[in-house]
Amino acid sequence: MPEGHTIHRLARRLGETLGGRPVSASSPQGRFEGGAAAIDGRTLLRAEAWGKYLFCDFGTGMALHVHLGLIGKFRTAAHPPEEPTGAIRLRLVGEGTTWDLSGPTRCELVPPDEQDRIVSRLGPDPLRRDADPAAARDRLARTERPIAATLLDQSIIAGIGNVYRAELLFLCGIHPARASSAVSDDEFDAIWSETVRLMRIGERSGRITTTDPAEIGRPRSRMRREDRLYVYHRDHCRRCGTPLRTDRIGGRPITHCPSCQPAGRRRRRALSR
DNA sequence: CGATTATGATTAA
DNA sequence: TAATCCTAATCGC
Repeated sequence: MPEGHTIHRLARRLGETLGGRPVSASSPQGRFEGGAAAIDGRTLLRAEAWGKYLFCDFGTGMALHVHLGLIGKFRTAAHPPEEPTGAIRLRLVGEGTTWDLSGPTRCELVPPDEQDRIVSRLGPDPLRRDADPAAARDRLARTERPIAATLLDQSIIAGIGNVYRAELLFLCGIHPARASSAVSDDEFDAIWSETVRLMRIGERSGRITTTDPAEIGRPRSRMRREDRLYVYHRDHCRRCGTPLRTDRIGGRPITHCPSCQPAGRRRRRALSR
């Protein structure tokens, strides 16, 4: 689940369900007992996402920092709470909602300067209102690394993950191995605006949907799972039927359509007389 | 029931 | 690039 939209949605829902009233915190699994004790009985003042990083302010001077990594989950559980079945690192119990955190790659209390340090290493976050893509555009222009690798680099753009990068490059018709410097400004602007549009849809719905409802023939809310994506985990192109190809770029697999995303610069439109 | 897989990122080599 | 961490659902036998 966890690309940037998941973390922003989580921050919003934590605030909605826990904010304003004291929260009970515990670590049923036992690996965050000290941290949970420091939060226990405090009130959540603010939950905020920066890319895939979550920070919760309980007014203790130390922020709760959570990073879900690949397999982490932070989800609501039965309320009133029941004995956990699995490994729950942190349980937060509010008046009407219980949240269970499992499998995070980070769950820790950090001082303000450490939070600043983490945030300062991130590029603009397409889900933040104040995000300025100019710095990301400039950095792309100065590197020969494949565009598929730079899109996963959180210090360039914060929040894109392996599903969105594959879908974005498909939608923009860009081959994943193209040098970042060979992505035109217009193409970058298209990538950025599509990222904002799609991640907002993901934040609201809680799942990644990149396909066009008109193309699928039913509203986004009623699409079947297999109709929600263009290329990720698929083997034939939804648009042209060409067999998709999967390569390893930036250390992770990415799938593209050789026909809709030709290598090299985008083909010029054929000249007509 | 063991193996595999997963929308991530850091550290070591 | 590879190894490592974290957990649970799913798949094959």
